[in-house]
Amino acid sequence: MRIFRDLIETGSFSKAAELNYLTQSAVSQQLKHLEKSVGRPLLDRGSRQLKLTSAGRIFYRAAKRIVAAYEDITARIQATAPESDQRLRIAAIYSVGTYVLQRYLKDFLRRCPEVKVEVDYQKASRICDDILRGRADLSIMAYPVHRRDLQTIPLADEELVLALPKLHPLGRREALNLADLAGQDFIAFDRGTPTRKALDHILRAAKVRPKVRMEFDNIETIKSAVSSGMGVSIVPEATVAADAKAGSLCVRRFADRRLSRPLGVLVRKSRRENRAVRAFLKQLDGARAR
Amino acid sequence: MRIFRDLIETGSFSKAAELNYLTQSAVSQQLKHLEKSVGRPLLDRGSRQLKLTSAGRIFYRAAKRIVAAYEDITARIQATAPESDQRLRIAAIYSVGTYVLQRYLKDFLRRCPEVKVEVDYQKASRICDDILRGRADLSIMAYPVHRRDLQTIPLADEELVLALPKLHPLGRREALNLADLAGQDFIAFDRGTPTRKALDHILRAAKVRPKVRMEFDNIETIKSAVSSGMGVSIVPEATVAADAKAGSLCVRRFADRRLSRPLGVLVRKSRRENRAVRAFLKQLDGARAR
DNA sequence: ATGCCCCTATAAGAGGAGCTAATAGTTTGA
DNA sequence: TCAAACTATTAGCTCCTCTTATAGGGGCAT
Repeated sequence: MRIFRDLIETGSFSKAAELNYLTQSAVSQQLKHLEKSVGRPLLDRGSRQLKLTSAGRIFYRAAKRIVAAYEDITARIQATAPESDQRLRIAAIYSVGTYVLQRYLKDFLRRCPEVKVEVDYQKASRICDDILRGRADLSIMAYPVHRRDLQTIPLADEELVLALPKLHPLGRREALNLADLAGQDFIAFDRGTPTRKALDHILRAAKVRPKVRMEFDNIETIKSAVSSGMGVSIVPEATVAADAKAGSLCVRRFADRRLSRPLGVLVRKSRRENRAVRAFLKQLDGARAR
Repeated sequence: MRIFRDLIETGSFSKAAELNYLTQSAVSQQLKHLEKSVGRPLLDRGSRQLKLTSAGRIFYRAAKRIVAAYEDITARIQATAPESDQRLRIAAIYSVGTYVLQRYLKDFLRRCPEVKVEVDYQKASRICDDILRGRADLSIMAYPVHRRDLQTIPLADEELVLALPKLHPLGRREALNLADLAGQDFIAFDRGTPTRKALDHILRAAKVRPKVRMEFDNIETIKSAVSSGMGVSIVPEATVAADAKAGSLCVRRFADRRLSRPLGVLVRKSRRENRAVRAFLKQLDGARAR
């Protein structure tokens, strides 16, 4: 039902898929099942853009109400939890949680040492759900989606840099261009992760084709693959700063192109935040201003 | 959510399971998952009878509303279907649909030839769902459940008889008692079908243990297994009346015990029936009076 | 036209959710 | 004190729902 609602509101299978961290194929199949289960077509296939049938209109209205009610439950239950005032529950993807987030948290805990912080590492798709359903107060993530029921606060632009094995030939070059990646052995994020999709897009647009040798969903695994010479990779700068300093990796920027990924904070829109959450958000806002 | 609602309203895992045509185990697991997904316990396990926690109370209220809304959608959509006034959609289990139902339908169609009748054969569990969600107008089934959101109209008691292969020794006996089944090769309904459960209950209470050789969910398969001498079975009388006459099976009643199963009609309680449905229900009511 | 890029639909396969069956442990009632 | 009824737990299986890959259609540039 949530998928159907998003499908109608975005007017596009692919966008609805993106909002729910699914493939377009999944959305297409879901709609098919839905129509079978309801027993009548919900969408007019004839025309160019999506058009609801009369049955679809009824279903859409109901779906909207039901989804909203559904997502509200756990949130409301969480709100009645004891000692919830001192709790800050953050959902984060791994690469952000262990590096960027730690900086903010350290500051925050110095100021508010009484707050109990819980960080949950999840896939991007779960994070959205956790926040909508009140299992987490907020999330810091890369490529945050824009949903009507979630507030997205842009936080920073995280630089993406080229990570090379220590003695890689490219490391000796004066200026590195994006095109130099062509034909290189490449260690990539898993297909389906937002960062991977964005990078694929950029490389395809630039008609640069590295040879993707391995794919991992974990930044640590990527780093160790690079440092053991399996190939090069493009990773968030913060995740390799320490390794560059220690000399276990060679880190370079591209001369012709600045790569970055947007970081943002995700919060429920209909929020009744506790003090801890408000304080943390305020600090983030301050950090952003600087 | 429906399971949880039923669980609370019946106050029993097993009863909630029965209402949804599941095993008690499934209900137990569902609750566990639900509590995990909500993040807090919903039920007080300490005490004897079920008691909601404070989180459980909130969840129950919401679940009730959401389930009701959910089940209402398809029903409302169906109501707007064109030419729905001339349609009578019946969901039936196989053994009732092909025998008992045919009789009623023949009469009905003679009187209302303009009505388009659609009969869908389903498992009992799907039937309930079909009616709740308006994919079927009514159902005739054995052992109809009693749900608050469904109306159950008792229709008849269908005699259950012993079906024997043509030359089976038991067929020559004067009077047959239930106890004579002890040790006999038995062809049974599938575990999980209501009729099977009822028969198991009766046999266990009488401490009679036939040897269950085969289990089928289809009455036709059971009949052909019996007629080819694989064993004996207990089946609805109507399903073997023709075979008894043709001599392909031997049909006997028990001298010491009348076995039967209740047939009933299931209709949505909040019904806005069309003319066809009303007419059919009226005829059934008449048949019952006779 | 031709190619390209966007879209949606479909097929095939992998993985996980949710079921049953079996069984253990607990409580109730004769 | 035993039998019956209840809930919890485990293992195994099935079906559902995802992803990947691919086909086919429409709009827009070259």
